[in-house]
Amino acid sequence: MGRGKVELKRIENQTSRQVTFSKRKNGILKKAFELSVLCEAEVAVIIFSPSGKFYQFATDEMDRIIARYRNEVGQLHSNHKRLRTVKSWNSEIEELKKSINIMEARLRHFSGEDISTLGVKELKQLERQLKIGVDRIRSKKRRVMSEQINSLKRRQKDLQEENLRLQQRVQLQELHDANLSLRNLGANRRVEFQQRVLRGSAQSVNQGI
Amino acid sequence: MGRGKVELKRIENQTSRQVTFSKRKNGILKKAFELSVLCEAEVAVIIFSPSGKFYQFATDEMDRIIARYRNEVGQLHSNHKRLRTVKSWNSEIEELKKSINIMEARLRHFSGEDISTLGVKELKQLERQLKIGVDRIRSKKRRVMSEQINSLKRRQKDLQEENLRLQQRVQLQELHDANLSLRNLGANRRVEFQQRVLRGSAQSVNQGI
DNA sequence: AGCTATTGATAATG
DNA sequence: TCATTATCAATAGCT
Repeated sequence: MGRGKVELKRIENQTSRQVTFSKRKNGILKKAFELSVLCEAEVAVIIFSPSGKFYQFATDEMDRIIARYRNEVGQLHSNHKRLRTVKSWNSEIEELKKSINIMEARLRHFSGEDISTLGVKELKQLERQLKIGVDRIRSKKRRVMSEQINSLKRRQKDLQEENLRLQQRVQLQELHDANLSLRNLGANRRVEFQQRVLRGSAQSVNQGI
Repeated sequence: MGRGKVELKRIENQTSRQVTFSKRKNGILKKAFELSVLCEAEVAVIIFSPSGKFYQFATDEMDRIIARYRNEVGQLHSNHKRLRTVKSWNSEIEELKKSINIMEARLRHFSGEDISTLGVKELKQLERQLKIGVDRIRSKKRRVMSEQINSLKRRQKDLQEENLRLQQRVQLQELHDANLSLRNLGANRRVEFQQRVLRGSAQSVNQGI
C-alpha cells in the first residue's frame, strides 16, 4: 500500500526508515485497538524503536496479559524456572530449619533441658557423652591452667632474678655513691678548710657537716 | 477496507466476529513482522481470542522483550519484587547457615571437641554448663530409674501377694482334696470293712492305711 | 507534517 | 475453513 511496493528488508535510508516506523507503528497500534474492540480480544503490543523509544498498547493491564501469556506459554521458561528455584529454595530452607531443630533439641539435651521424653537408655548415653565432653574440657582446662601456672612461675622466677640483680646493682650504686659523697665531702672540707684558713677562721667547718 | 465500512464496536454476529478476528489477527501479526524487518524494531504482540486461544509474535525471545518492557515501565513491578524476595531468601538462608555453624561449634564444644581455641574462662563456663547438664540428666535418670524400681517393687509385691493367695488356695484345695480322699477312703474302708465283716475277717483294715 | 497515488487488508460472499 | 472480489484503509513517496 503506497506508491510502489516495498521489499521486505531493512530500509537503508535512515530518514525513510524512521518515517516508516512511525507510520506503521501507529498502524499496528490502531489495528490492535480495533481488533480488541471489534472482536473482544485481549491484545498487547510492545514496540521498541531502533533508537530505543518505547511504545505499547494493551487492552488490559499489561502485567495481567503478560501473566496470562506466561501461564499460556506453559510453565516452561523463566516462570517455571523461577518456581523451581523457589521450590528448591524453600526445600533448602526447610532442610536447614530441620537441622536447626535437631541441633537445638540436642543442645537442650546437653543442657539437661527437655529430657522428660527420654528413656533411661538415652539418658545414659547422653550422660556418657557429656561425661566425655566434661573430661576433655577439664583435661584441656587443666593443661591450659598448668601452662599458665608454669608461665607465671617462669615469669616470677625471671622477675626474682632480675630483682636480685637490681638489688645488687642498687647496693653497688649506693656504695659507690657513698664513696663519692665521702670523697666529695672530704674535698669540700678541704676547700672550706683552706678558705677558712685563708680568712683566718676555721670554726664553721664542724657546723657545716 | 472491505465491502463497506465497519463501525468501531463489538461485532454482534458471532461467526462474523470469529472470522474478522482471524483475519485481523493475521494482519496484525504480519504487520508486526514487517515493522520489525523494515525498521529493525523490537516488537512483541500477544493476542488472546475471545474463546481463549493464544497467538503471539515476537522479534526476539518474548521474555527478553517483556523484561525490557518491565525495565522501561519502571522497576515498580513484580520483577523487582521477585528480586527482593530472592535477596531475602538468600539472606534467610545465610542466617540459617550462620545459626547452624554457631550451633555446630557449640555442640562440638559440648563434646569436648575443637576446644583448642578456647581460653580458661570459656572452658570453665563450658564445664559449668556441662556439669549442670550432667547433674540434671543424672537426677532425671535417677528419678526414672527409681520409678522403675518402685514400679518393679510394687509389681513384685503384688506378685508376692498373689502368690500367697494362690498358695493359700492351693493349701485349701489340697486340704479339701485330702478330706475328700479321706472321706472316700473312709467310705472304702467302711465298704471293705463291711465286706470283710461280711466275710468274717477285719484285719486288713489297718494295713490298708 | 500533509497529500495522494498506489498497494495491502479485509468484509461480504460463495 | 478457503477463495474471490469489491471496497476501504494504510502508507510510500513526494512536497
